Amino acid sequence: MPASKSLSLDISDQISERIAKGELMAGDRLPSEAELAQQFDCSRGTVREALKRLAARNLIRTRRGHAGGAFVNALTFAAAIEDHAAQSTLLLSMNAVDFETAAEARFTLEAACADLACANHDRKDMAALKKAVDRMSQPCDDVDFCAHETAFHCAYVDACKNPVLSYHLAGAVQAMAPLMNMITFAERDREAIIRLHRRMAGALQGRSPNELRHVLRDLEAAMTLLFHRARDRRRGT
Amino acid sequence: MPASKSLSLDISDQISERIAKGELMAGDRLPSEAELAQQFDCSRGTVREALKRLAARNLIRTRRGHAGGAFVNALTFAAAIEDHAAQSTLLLSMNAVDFETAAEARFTLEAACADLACANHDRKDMAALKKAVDRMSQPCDDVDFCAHETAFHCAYVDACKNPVLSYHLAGAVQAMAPLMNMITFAERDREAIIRLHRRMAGALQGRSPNELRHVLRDLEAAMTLLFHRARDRRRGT
DNA sequence: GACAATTAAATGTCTGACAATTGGAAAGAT
DNA sequence: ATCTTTCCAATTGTCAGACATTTAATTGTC
Repeated sequence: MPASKSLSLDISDQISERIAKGELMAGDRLPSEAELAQQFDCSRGTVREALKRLAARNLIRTRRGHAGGAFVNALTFAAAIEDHAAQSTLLLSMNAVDFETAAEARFTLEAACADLACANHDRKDMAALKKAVDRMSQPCDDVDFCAHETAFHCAYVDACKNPVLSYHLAGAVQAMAPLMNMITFAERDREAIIRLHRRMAGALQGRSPNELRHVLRDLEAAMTLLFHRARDRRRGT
Repeated sequence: MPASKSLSLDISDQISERIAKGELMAGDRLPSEAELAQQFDCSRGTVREALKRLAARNLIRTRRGHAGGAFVNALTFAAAIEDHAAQSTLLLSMNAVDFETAAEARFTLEAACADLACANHDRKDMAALKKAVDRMSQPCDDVDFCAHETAFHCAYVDACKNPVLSYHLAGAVQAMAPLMNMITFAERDREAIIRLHRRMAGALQGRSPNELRHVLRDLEAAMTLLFHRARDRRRGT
């Protein structure tokens, strides 16, 4: 066994391994910090640092008080999607990924959902799509416009009825938001974008995956064009 | 501003926000723990818990010694892929996702890569694919066989030459490993799987995305069949 | 100039204490 | 007997001060 880099890291690794292996199930309560300190023969502070690391990864939550302690978290899809989206956003921003690359990834992955979405969507999905596109049509600032756009695409992905797919695509879709927020949408730009989204909804309603893929390509082209225009204008001034 | 749940959480949130906003760039050094404790008017222990949280998310690394301290991490694609794969694996295991759902997500996403991979692959990619399939052909245990299979598919995705795509797919591909590890591959099973992978490589070489998608469908069917057989055998005994 | 010893700065850890929170138990009122 | 209130114990959250360990710069020596 190689010497551990630090004690607290060692402890968090041991506990997270036990969670991953299923020895500690969701809802289980870990021993109290004092007990863990005894078990690992270290101070409470060291145990706490280990627990904070696990809490940062959403593996545990802590509750104070009499029947409190550290409890293994359930790791729901909803929470995982949120984390994944945030992490993807950070990754793109810190690596200065250009719009084309991110858009290519996003629309390529969305196109992959065409068949499943057409096959599996139900009334609720169509209602969610309609709601999102309606909001895009209302007067709002660019950030909200992009947020509604993102909601539309998330609803589209969810229509596949595959939570794992939704999880993976959430990162690709939502991480585009900061890049899209650099675009200033003129009135006629919005109209064009909204028209494309209505076409998307129509293709889904008509269960026509080929049309859906076609619209997605057009949408990628339109977005890229708008982005370039915004960038050039910014450079020009 | 609503009252914060805990001081250390507040601190880690503030710092991570500054990193996300770009105020703190990769490589920047944070103030020492003692200085941070002064700034936030709290004890060193509280600051340390906040820093551990950030370290758990790979946002910072710490170095001891004279010119040590906490430094903002670069968040490379390689590191992000590793984290994403681990997180996806955990998500699938903790939610007892069934094989079909995970496989549907994975193969749907892989099919999306067909066009780009065919268009952009180069000699290195083909060499990586050949290497992986050769390893699958060597005698090895089932776990290694699956690992080589995973490596093959990662190389296939990388052939798209889009790092964002590679990042997103890494989770989908690698998270399947534990499920695939439940399969026991008989000799003739391996031969069939290897044949399908050689066909994949061939389709890529011939830059035929349609053939590629076809093989992927066959591969999903084959894997699912093997998984069901393994499961039924386990139930029978 | 090269090498060794010293030193300073920083994280990692320990100890002990107190504050804040929470659930349950005991006590009291009705 | 039941409800309410009070108190208590367990547990996390935080603080303060100390020492150990690591690392790089500095100084001293040859």
